Amino acid sequence: MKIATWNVNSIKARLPRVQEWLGEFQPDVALLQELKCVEENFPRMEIEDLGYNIAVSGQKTYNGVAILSKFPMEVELTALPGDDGDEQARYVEAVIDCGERPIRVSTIYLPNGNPTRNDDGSDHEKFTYKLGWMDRLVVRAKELLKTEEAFVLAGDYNICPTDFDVYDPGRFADDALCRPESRARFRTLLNLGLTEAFTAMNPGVHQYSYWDYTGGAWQKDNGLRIDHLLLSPQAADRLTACDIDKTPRGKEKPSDHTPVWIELAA
DNA sequence: ATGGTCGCCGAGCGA
Repeated sequence: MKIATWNVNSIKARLPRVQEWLGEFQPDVALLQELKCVEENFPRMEIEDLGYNIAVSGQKTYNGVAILSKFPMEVELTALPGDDGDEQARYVEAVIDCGERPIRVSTIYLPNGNPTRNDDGSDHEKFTYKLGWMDRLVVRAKELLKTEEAFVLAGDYNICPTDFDVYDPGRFADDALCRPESRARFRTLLNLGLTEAFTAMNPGVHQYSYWDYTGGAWQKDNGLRIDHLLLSPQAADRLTACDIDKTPRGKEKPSDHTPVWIELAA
């Protein structure tokens, strides 16, 4: 069972890349972020033709997330609970009916959070929105852990867990992706008992999942590791592999992110 | 070098 996450940076602009990746890599479940389109404009036919069921939370211009599944699925949530006034499309949760042991998955587009400060030095609303969103994700993770079922919370977390995950830590010290407040909340998720798959399966390995479009960042490997898969204990028990697939980032008209995937034992 | 690049949509914002 292969589950992959990929921030595609516009499903419309990226459709050829996504189609070829789905065809070649053949994930059972693909969790997509930054669709940048409303649900009606999602290229449903083109993806269904490749054998996928689709669940979308869309938004005009910004955000937007989807779950693609070769197995039937039941959508559980199309927004992260905890703030009824939050209109941003950043979360979908579904249960994948993949046989005897179903698995719950969430596609996550965690807020970027920059800029962190206002001119007067106080916290910017974009940063406090990020931290509040992470607090809500902690609440959801706690609820799901009570079920003692296998689940995977995966997506663009917009968090570099440690300085090891940043090509130039000094330059990003005050960035929302690296701020202590952001990292503390990410550690809170792990301290609940969730396993971050890449580090668990590749200890000490330097690998990024995102490279800025500017300044030849890709060619210089000036990257960040901000796309993660977090597994419940019951999912982690089935984890057999995790890797970052750099191939799509090197193609024509790429996303600035590249897919990260896991393999779970049946 | 006070820049650079994308994608949204058709100016400037978000990343």
